[in-house]
Amino acid sequence: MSDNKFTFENEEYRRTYWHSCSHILAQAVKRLYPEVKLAIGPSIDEGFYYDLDSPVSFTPDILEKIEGEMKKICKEKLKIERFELPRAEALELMKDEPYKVELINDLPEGEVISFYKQGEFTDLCAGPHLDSTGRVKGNAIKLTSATGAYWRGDEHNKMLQRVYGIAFPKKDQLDAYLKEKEEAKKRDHNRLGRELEYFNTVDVIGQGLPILLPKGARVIQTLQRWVEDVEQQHGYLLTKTPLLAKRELYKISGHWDHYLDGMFVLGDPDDYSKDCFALRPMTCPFQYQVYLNRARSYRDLPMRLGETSTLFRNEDSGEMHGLIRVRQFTISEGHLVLRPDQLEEEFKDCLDLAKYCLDTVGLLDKCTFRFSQWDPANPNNKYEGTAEQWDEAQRVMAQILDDLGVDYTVGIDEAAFYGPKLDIQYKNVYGKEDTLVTIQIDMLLAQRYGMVYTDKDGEKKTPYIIHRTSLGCYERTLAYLIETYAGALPTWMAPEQVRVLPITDRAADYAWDVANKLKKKGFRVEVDDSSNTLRYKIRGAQTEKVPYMVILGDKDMENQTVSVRHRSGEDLGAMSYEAFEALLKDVVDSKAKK
RNA sequence: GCUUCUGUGGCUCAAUGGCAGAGCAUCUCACUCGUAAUGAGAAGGUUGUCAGUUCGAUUCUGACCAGAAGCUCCA
Repeated sequence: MSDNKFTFENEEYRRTYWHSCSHILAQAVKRLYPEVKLAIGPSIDEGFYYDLDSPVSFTPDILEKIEGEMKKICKEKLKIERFELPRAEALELMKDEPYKVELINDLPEGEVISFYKQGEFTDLCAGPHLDSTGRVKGNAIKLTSATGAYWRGDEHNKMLQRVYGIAFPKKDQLDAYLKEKEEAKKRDHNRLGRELEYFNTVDVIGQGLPILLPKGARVIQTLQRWVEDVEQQHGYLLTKTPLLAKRELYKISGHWDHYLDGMFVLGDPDDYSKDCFALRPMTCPFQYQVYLNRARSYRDLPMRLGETSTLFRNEDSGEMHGLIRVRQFTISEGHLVLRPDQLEEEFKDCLDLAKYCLDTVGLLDKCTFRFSQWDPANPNNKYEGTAEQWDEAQRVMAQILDDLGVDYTVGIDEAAFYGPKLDIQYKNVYGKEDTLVTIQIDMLLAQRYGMVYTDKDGEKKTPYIIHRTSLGCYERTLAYLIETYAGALPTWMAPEQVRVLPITDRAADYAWDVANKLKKKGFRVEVDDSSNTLRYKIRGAQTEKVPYMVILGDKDMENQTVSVRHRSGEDLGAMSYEAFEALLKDVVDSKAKK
């Protein structure tokens, strides 16, 4: 959402406006359904919500009714007044609102307990707020959805109903916002990717197990080959390790204790009289076996191992989302085994590599960086290692990030169980953020695996490990590429780069000649020799986002030329076959966004 | 896993407690064409699955499966 779409340029004002909207929402609900209990109602980045404990479920009809009541409240121009109460009186005032009582009881001793009152409605709230409900433009409010949300964000608590809304000072701004949201949905990879036949899902295969159709598979293959080559240039050694292992391996790694629920287990995990296997949810312990193949010297380090690695994670059923969150995926995985003195330089190269990959595919501009740390307050069952080890790992990582000038936010309790991470984050068309690429420092696991090297001084020492990816999971990356380019992928990675369109049957043989010559050069080419009109053929190629169309008629045959058109609508005119092939090669080699 | 919603041909959508319909796509024939929908015809369905209610269920009920948004989770 660009800033100029908001008239309230000032974020604080915008937040206040939306916060007051959430109170108006609660007031409207209370008027219509007095039995509803109130939880919390803040502003968010785009709009506001209120969490409600309600016996009725908020269907679209009911949301409309509530919107109507909100309009009335705005028209009533109710004065919004703040007041404070001592704890006992505050509890008395809110005695019919159990969630508010809980909030008050959790406020520390001596904290000011403030309320905001508008007309007959009073809410426990720290504020701030507008001075009157009349400040809010009633017909520029839209309640966008009603969903579930756990009380206090804890899945062990009751699930409340959350009503989301958005509001603007002017009706046309609301309309523009809603229209923009509609447009964004048209780029949704989960819709576009199916429409364009990149992937599909099938009931009998199961949730989170997408089928990559020929086009999607081709894009991913192109990316994988390229990433493997780039990694080779960065000194990575390619490995191919098994997709499953006995439970004993995961016991060493700690995954059996930390991650059993997330694994697909083959066999009875509790029956030790028989082998029990599990599909791998990560590559680490497998790739470590490469290091452990023989005794290592300090001269072997850094050892950079890369693998195009397929992983399996038994995500909860509600977590799957298109290609972004799946149960089986393939990642550009890698582990670096290092001496401590090599940490900074190698970390820097990992970051450079990731940035290079993301920039080349065109995603870097919209990425943000998150320094994911452990939570010292979290009980020890989530994280391995001591506080000293964590402090050290995070200190080193912070130092490196600062030295590299990385602009990052800090994510507490976002670390891996074995170490802090630099996560490179990306937002989908709905604004939901996921990790695209991660680089992690691990000072713990090498010891668990007995990984050592003999140093110059003859001493056996424990190396550091960096876990990293250069382009993330290919499925997720493909999803973001589809959304970013609205399906029109850059030519070098497009599944179909050229479509040859003969206008008449007389040109069909010539068309196949041209197509076959291009195919032999490694370009991805299709021929549309259907009996449709040229206009129709072009429309087909454009809706399928094919970068180049080669149009062949009698004239082209006679002159041995090809008439070329780009999907953008640009007409490149007639040229020799050789000229077109050279043009295509240039575009693909340069990996230009065109 | 939780809340709410959804499931009718490959896709987009109608309809109904009593014979399931259209457009696009597909196939056949005709057309051989220069920039966003050429004409005619054909084929395509156990209405997600399994139970229940009913004389009769695609429609009502339940369970399951799958899809969507959000929550929670995400080594």
